[in-house]
Amino acid sequence: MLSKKTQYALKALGYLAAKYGQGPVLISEISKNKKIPIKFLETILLELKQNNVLESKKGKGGGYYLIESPKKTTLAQAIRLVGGPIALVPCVSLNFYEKCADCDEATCGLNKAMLQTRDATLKILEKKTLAELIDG
Amino acid sequence: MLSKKTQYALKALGYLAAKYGQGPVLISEISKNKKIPIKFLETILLELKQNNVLESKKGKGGGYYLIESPKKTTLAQAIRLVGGPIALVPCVSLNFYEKCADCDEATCGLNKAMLQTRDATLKILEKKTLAELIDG
DNA sequence: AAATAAGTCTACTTAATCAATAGACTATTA
DNA sequence: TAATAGTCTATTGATTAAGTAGACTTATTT
Repeated sequence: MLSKKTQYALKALGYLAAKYGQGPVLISEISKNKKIPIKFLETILLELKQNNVLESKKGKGGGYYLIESPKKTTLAQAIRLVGGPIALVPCVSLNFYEKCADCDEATCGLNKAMLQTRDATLKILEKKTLAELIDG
Repeated sequence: MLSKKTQYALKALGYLAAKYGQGPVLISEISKNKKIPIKFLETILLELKQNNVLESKKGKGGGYYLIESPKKTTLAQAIRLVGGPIALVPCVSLNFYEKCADCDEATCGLNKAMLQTRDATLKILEKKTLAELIDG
């Protein structure tokens, strides 16, 4: 299961994708429409900005907006940006890899099974983009 | 990512699968070989027993063992038994479903994408059994 | 140009859940 | 009855989620 933080990030990105090219969007607007605790959302959006996915404008008329077209960011990228591993276990994670304490990966049955599911998941998440998060 | 508890459960079940039919296996043996904190492992095995996957024997010569052939339990079943949802978000979970606060599932883009990944994952995890967790 | 309103940004605090540990208790076998 | 091994309860520590307070920045209005 994705963390709440990652789930909120995807929802917010979907909302911003729908408003792409229409100028800055208020945090409060996203929070209200997507039912995300506003202070939690602030930190998430800030992190996405620091990862060069979003840009922000301060002061009156400000807000957050996508830097690039929603089609240019895949769901796999978005999930990883906010710190969410996609694999079910660390020993098959591409971006958050950790070796198991107990096993030799060449012979580990669990490793093999989890590798397959990771590949199946990635195949989907690397094709879909933020544009697909737009409701309709 | 699966919780530590779920990961440990799968490793322990794999170990017991390899020893199926050979009588009770000590908690301490599993703990040592699979590098699982023994007290944490105790609670996990107990839970698996209460879910009718394992049986135990107390006293000297005691331990835990699989009730049925490893081939009869799928990885999907095993993961769910110890409380691990397989889906990435609650609104597409079969066994731990929760409705989103903000969206209409019929039109939600995120829901659609996550449904597809869940199906791809389940397709694999429902075919593989504990027997596939045996190293070799 | 000063005041004010409308925004984001930063730091800190609290609450909840997950992971790990400790120790007493019960059942079984030799 | 002594030793072994699972069972149960309680506590601690770590991480994640959420909430609070206030500083800082920009645009508008007068």
